[in-house]
Amino acid sequence: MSKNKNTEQKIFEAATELFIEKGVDRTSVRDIATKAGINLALMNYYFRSKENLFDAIFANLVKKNTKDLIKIMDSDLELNDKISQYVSTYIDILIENPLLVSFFMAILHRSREKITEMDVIHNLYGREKFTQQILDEGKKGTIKKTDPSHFYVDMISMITFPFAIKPLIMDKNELNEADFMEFIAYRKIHITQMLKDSIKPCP
Amino acid sequence: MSKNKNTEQKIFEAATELFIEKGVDRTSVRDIATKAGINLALMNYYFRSKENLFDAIFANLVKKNTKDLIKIMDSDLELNDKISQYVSTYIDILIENPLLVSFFMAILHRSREKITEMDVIHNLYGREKFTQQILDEGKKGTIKKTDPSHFYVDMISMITFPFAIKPLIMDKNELNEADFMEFIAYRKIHITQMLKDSIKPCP
DNA sequence: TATTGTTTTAAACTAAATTTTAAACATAAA
DNA sequence: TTTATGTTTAAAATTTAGTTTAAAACAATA
Repeated sequence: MSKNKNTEQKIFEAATELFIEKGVDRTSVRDIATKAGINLALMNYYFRSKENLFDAIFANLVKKNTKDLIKIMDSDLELNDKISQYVSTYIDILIENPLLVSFFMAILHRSREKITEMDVIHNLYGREKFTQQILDEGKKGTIKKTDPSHFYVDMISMITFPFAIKPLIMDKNELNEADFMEFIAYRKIHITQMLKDSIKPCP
Repeated sequence: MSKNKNTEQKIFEAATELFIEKGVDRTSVRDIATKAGINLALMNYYFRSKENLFDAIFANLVKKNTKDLIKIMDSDLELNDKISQYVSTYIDILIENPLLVSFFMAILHRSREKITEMDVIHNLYGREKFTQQILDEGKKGTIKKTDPSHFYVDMISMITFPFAIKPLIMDKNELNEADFMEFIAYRKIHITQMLKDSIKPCP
């Protein structure tokens, strides 16, 4: 019962890193066992199969990385502040783990079915309260009448997509790692500005 | 010499469809052979290996799907028209083949190295003439001073990303295939508007 | 018709991955 | 101490996938 949690955790963590770095299908159970420093069969003892292990890991990644964002979306913040905080926090999360978007996109292609089954959607996409806020303020006239679903898509597109095409951006603009981080840092201001401008009430 | 091109083509087309639909690593050579209605060994006869076949297919997909976009970017169109046409044409291409973005993202995760080696970048991302145009007009004051690399990223993010998360959008908003197409059609206008607004000269 | 080159087929080979089984080990409860 | 339970290891079985081989079928032409 002492080493139990330990080994399970070691497998979980090793697999998480490898899946994100190399992709699920290009990571073998042997890779995982080696990296975790455990015997091959232990993966099967703790998780029933590779696919099962992956499900657990994926669910955990979603939960872990959306927690703060959900809190912001569901908060009582004023709309403008909510947008600023959301953009900034989301980008910070992705700076911490730059492969996350790319990995997530790959999974979305690998197993579309799974994702709609899981509660991923409700974590990642279109929180009720935020949607209401946009509709309400549109009615009141404090912002332009705006379709929340498009606003949401605009927002996460501009935040996340650059991470997915990071190698292209770096290569094209001849950026090193530090330059790219600067590029991303600038986007915090840039995206926030653009989003706010897009809903400014008509003159 | 008669059936030659035929078989090669059949393999190429079957593999293209399967790769896009299921992903490269989840498509076996046997799948390809079955779908193409040919013998297993023929894949190796015509293309030397699976990876080789994939390289050919990927290069072809990039070339085929960026041709029209490059033409627009390198044209003498006035900036505003160029943006409209680019957005509209790009979205039309993706409507034709909605899995393309998702597939491309998966490849970008699967084999980052390959993509920077190939000339993909120069096709897909940041054409010289367009960049110059933004800089020039910024100087002249016909548009706000704008960083072309960010403008470019904004543009392709908002155009392509929704296709990558298509299952999420459909599920969350309870859209069927037709609804989604309507959603996308609206984005043509919406994105164009947003981009133009973002570079409008300051009042 | 004989020769040559190309295309196709079926079967075999190789390597590697996943999964299963059973035995060894350790710990703690009876 | 013995028994039971959970954990770990080692080895073997099974499955899957990519590639190769060798021979047959076919087509063209000399």
